[in-house]
Amino acid sequence: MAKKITIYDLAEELKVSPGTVSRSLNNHPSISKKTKQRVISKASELGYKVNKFAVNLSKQKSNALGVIVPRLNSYFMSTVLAGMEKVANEAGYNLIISQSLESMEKEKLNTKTLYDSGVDGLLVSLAHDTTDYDHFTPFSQSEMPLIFFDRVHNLANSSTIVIDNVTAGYEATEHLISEGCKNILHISGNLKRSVYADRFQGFKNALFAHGLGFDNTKLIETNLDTNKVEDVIAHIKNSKKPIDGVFVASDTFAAHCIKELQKENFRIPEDIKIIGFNNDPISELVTPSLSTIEYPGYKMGVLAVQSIISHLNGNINLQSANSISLRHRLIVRDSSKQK
Amino acid sequence: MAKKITIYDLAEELKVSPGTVSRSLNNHPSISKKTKQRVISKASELGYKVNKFAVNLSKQKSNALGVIVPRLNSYFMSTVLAGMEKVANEAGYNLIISQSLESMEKEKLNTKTLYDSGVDGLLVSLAHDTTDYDHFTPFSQSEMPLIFFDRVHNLANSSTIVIDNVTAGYEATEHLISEGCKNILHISGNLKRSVYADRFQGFKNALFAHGLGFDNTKLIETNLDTNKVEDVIAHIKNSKKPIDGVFVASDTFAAHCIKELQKENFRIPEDIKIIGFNNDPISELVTPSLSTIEYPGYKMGVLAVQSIISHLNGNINLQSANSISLRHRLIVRDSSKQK
DNA sequence: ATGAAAGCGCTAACAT
DNA sequence: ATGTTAGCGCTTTCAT
Repeated sequence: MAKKITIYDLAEELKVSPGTVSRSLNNHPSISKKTKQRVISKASELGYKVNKFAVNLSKQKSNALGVIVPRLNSYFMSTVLAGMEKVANEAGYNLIISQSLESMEKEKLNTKTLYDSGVDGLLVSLAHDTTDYDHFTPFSQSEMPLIFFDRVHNLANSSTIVIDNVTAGYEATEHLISEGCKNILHISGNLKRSVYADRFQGFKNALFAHGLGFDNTKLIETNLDTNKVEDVIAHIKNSKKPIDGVFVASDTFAAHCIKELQKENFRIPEDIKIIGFNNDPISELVTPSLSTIEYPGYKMGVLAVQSIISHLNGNINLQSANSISLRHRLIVRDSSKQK
Repeated sequence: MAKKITIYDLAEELKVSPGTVSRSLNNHPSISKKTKQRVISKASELGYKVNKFAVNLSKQKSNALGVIVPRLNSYFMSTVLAGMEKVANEAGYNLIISQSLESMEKEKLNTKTLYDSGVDGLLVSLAHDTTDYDHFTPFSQSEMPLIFFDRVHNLANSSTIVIDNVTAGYEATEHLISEGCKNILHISGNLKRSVYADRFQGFKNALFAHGLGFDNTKLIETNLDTNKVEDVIAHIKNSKKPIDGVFVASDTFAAHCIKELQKENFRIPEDIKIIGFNNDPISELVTPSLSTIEYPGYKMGVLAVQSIISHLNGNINLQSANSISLRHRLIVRDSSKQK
């Protein structure tokens, strides 16, 4: 391939200064239309290509946003990322995406890597086992925007974006109660994460509000891996007082529970009513179709990036609020309907 | 926040040259252990942080790989990306991920953006409607590694990584035939894409091999959006000779077909046997469970990045082959079993 | 083993 | 409207 063309080459060819070339290429107002045109056409003639490395070094800015998620391959997460990418792309930002694989150590490493590589901001959904948050201080200290989404944590100088999981959990539970359930089990993810803790809180609130009371037999905390389904089934089968409703913090896990319960000859919804969480595509494809809470992942991604970019642009407005809460929605399908 | 520490600051503090500092930090062999130690401890004492922008400019290398996919939010794609990220991360590479949203124009833009931003290599799965490939020439010309995966195209100086879709399509079809199907319909994605063209080819080959013959009523080409399911149902209902088998090029679409066919009182598999493609998680959750072809997405991602990185390291070996074909696997479940 | 200095390519403040 | 020039922070060749 031919030698790399720089603005100096263009400047020489055109008998102007490198500064003029730079300004022309960046459409600076103080350059005459004619000069700009000359520069631009010469640039394309010679196959000039900007060197982003130099631009970045000079501006100390990368136009890249870092993203850390627990895993890439979940429906919810990929939907969030799709929304993020769309907005970022339109605004001229690149997305550098990495996964913590639910490990705090990896999350720390990724945070450092992204910080070092000069991203302009960071978007994080926390790993299951993250318990300390010191690895984020470089961001807060250097006033680089930091946004937590979904699996959030309240940290100084950072924003969060979530749905109201307490209310959502409350509504899911109340729905089961309204369909006649008296002994409801909640399958939760790791309670260290506020998304799950909040749903659990909503669950308990609803039980108490309806005089049902809570005890530990009504909660199973798990990592929501499908190989844990059998534990749940065992719990249900061994329950002294028959369980007639299950509120699961994830649709995928709920769908597997339905399948396994059916194998054990439980009828859904007649014997046990089930509601999931997320409105994953599978929820409308399983039989019976799964009631759930809609969790607007795409929108969450969109808002997160809009928020971080408006922050980067120095706009202090709604988008750069300290905390954004999205609307969820109860979706009633067959798995929870009283016959 | 405190002023940024550079190697010059360290050099001054330690009364050595910036070069020595740089070499120490990079563990260059020609620096004494003692000096290295002094530099490193002073660096951490002062909170020194490398400036990747400067490193990149100096080395003309970013340690970043670009990825362009049609959409982020499909199970298959997110699985591929998970595999890619894992390997890239371990090798010290960042992944810059963007989506073409099935538009060639967007794909062109993204390709240019990633090229300009100085990625060290590019991994692409093509958009539905991509018909020309000139936008990739900057990569081939500048000997930057370019790898197509899944939705591939044979281009000079590029590699491809796929499964053998012809054989997979053949096996899926033959399976339906062996279960007694005589009039099989194939639902394909855009035939411009070789993944779909190849599956279709395998479909036809199997029909001919078993004396069933092919005509255009046995093919529906669609974008596989779920809102196209009704067209398929209509086609099946209006078919003169009853259709008794359907080979769908995507599990998600197949799952929706099952659901809708059941609504129309078709019994699956008694009346119509169905096989999908991908081994999406939904395939084992729907009722009846969906037969399918396993498509090793994670492994594909892993191999793609291993391949590109070994190329970047100058290793000419198996990993940097021109074309890698992964093993697929027929998975028989209830949706296609003869009763 | 270490130092000196020339890049890397672009931006932007300042000058004209 | 355009030119000049000093960075931006690090790498690396060439000396010593």
